[in-house]
Amino acid sequence: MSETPWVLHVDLDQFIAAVEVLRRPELVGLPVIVGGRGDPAERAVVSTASYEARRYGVGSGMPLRLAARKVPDAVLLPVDAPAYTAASEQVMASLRSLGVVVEVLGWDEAFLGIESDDPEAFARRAQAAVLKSTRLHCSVGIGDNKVRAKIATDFGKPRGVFRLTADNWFEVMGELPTIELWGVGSKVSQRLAKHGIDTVRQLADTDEPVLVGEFGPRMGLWYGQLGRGMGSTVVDDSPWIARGHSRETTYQRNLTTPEEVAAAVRELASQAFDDTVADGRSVFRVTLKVRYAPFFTSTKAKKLAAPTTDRGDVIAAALALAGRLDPEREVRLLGVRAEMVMPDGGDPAERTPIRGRL
DNA sequence: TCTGGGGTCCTAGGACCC
DNA sequence: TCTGGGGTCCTAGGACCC
Repeated sequence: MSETPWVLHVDLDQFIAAVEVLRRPELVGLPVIVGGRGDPAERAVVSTASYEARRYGVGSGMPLRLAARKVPDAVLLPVDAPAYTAASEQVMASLRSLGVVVEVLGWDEAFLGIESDDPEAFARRAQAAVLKSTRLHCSVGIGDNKVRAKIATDFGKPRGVFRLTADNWFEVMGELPTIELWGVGSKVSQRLAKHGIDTVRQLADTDEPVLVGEFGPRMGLWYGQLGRGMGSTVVDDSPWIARGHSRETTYQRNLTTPEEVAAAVRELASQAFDDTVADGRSVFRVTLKVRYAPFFTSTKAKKLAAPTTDRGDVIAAALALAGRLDPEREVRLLGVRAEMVMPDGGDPAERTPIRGRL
């Protein structure tokens, strides 16, 4: 007599802010904002705000300068990535100790594959395990697949548990705007709206040819399934292997001359190369990303090289791309990405696409 | 108010070949 | 003089996520 399989999605509550408050107990109950170097005079954005700060309308991705203006007495803290990595590893270890498959999604998120006839009880056990091990609180979504588990978590926040399945999908999600779906952002929701598709239920009821015509054969079908809450049930704990590494920097002062840009490209390409070498891999493609200053314009360029482990090759490729940037515009952000040959020599494109796994 | 840094995957369209 | 249909590879760019 086997028990029912479930997907659980565990999401830490205000993770980064919570980690900071743990080591500074005097900050409990205060509006805490973590971002950049913690200096609102610099170009930076909010990584995480505590619930006290969110009440003022501060959220992730907001310019730090604006956040500081909205909450004048906020405690501003710099991002301390090593501390969050360490806390994250503790969280994941506590989840693995439950004896289930754990698929890590990021610092503060994981899917669990479980078999249970009382998933709510299991979710509470997971919360207790994380709290005991790390003193951090989390919310848990329960689903009959990954899509529903992931979306369910939002309804459980904070510190709660919520179940979303085929039985209550439309009741819970049907009248919500499509942008509430995981994988639908502002651009796609606007393109859907052009076809009169505003809600999740309308998306689910849309004929496939309409979606395929707008988004192509792969994404079109996928958005249709998303509207019905359909998705993969496979929780995969195999170790994550990066396809590439990138380094990018927003300059406090815009870069104006080709010489400045070239120097910046050299530096970033060198760092991305170091990250690749640290993985024991070779580079087969280099990408240069630029954000020009006057307007929010983003551009990327790519260049193929034979797979290489030579720093000079990678820098030369990046510089060649830099030679094609618009010389009339100021540069405020530059990024260089090195894509890597897989350890077995295979092409990264051959790997299972994440879309197919959702 | 003025938009980080690290990633992943998909699509359109041109070049080229048979 | 104008042109098919199918295939692959590559580049550029877009979109989304945490």
